[in-house]
Amino acid sequence: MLTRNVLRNRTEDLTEEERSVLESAVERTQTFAAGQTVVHQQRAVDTSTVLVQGLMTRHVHTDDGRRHLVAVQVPGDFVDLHAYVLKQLDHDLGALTDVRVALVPHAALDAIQARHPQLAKRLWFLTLLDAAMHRQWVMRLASLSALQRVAHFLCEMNAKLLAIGESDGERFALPMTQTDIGEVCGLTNVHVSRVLRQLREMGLCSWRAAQVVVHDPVRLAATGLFTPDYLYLNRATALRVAGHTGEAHGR
Amino acid sequence: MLTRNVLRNRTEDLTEEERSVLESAVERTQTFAAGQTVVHQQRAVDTSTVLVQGLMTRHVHTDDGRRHLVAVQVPGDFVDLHAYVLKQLDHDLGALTDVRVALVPHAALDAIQARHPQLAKRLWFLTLLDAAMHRQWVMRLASLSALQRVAHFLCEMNAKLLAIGESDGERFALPMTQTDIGEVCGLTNVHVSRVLRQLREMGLCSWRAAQVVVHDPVRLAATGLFTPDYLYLNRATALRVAGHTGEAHGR
DNA sequence: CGTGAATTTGAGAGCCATCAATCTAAGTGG
DNA sequence: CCACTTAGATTGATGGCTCTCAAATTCACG
Repeated sequence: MLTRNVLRNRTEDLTEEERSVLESAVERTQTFAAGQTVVHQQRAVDTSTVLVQGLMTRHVHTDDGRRHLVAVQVPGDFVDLHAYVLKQLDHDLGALTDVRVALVPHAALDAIQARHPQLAKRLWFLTLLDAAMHRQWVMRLASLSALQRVAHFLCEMNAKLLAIGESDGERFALPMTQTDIGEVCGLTNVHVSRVLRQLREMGLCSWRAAQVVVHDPVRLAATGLFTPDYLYLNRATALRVAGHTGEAHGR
Repeated sequence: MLTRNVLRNRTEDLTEEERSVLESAVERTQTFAAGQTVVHQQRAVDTSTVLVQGLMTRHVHTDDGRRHLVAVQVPGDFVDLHAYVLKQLDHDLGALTDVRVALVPHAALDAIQARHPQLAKRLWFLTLLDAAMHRQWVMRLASLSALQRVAHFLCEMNAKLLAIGESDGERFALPMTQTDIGEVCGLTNVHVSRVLRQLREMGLCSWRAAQVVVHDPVRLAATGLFTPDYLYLNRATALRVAGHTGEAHGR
């Protein structure tokens, strides 16, 4: 099922009927190779994209040619749903790995908007999750040190992948280069390398062959000042994340 | 009319009927004094807030007590509309000046969602504008220098205030302290002071008594790598902003 | 005119960028 | 199977941007 991971383990799940409506809104699927740009900024679009498999980036370019990521998308993310409403993107969509996506024509979304207000509200929710993550990224860049930023990002990816069953809470695949991490955290690849070494030497986590192993989830979260509230996970999943971040008894 | 500035001068305006539906969704108005916290993070909410007059902040707290802004709201902004969908806020809402707000119960929004799908989509649009601005803030923090960040922020406020008729493109009120600016740009108040002096000495803009005067809009925008696309202004307003940023002939 | 908040200025330190070289790993072709 | 290539990771040295701490000054306001 292509939309299996959409809203999976968030505060409120889709009903079976809603999920089947969404599933039938998919027109077709498509694959892209790692490194390809899937949608270009400013291109008028009439279709939105659900990420089915692989990782994607949303990134902007500065005038001097540098790139910066504003989001890393995982399977189940409706990566450019906001383009349905905004009519154009203010950033690029890229494939971080080989990816498989499901394409949903905006006409089908119009029908949902007109006939399934509750589902439409769930889609709205999806785009607001994005916004909540953006806010956390703003906080991360504005108030955290390099070490904290990287720790925070790793915790975030761990939690998001946990929600879709692609992390067990202590080990997950993260096929990004250190330059990519730098573009997430506003750091150079050189400094990312130093920070990762420091995290390793602190016994918090290690990173080899695109595999992250979190040795001390609690201290890693504490280092990155990470709390998963902004991901709006359901209770059970939040507790699983919290169990790995030392907040099992809080809230 | 309380909702006069909502979506004013954005790409697609509200129809008269839509605006009157929205207007009648307002339950009552309320005022807050400068410095007050209007809504606390994590508080469950059943009402959303349209800013009618004054400026508000959306800010998060870090564990060590520091504060950081994730948005500055101007009249016409539906400042916590996302709480209608998310059910709780992941940040605080504060009054930067004395403010007047209109309160819209979520029950009224439910009715709009169910019976006015087009208006619901326009509300969705509003929350996506927020997200687009968040992305720009991420870019600003990650890739710009202190000087560029402040210049970018000033251009953004100028454009937003222009859209609601509170700036003429070269002069506008900005009742924030330099500490506030620092919390927007991820800088200390000390460094903000130095940057403002530099902008003044470069002849780009000056800042006295909470009044910003932009002496050279084109170079200020160039300095901050500012382009107003992400504000999704309508053509006429975009041209007015562009006329002040040297892009009148582009696009 | 006094008081506190906000701004300005200075000196020193630290974090991270930059530049550059080395090293590793994975692929490619002979 | 090995030289060659290339992308990515690592390490070192240096410098600059911004923070921190501290004091002086200006401003807003009662």
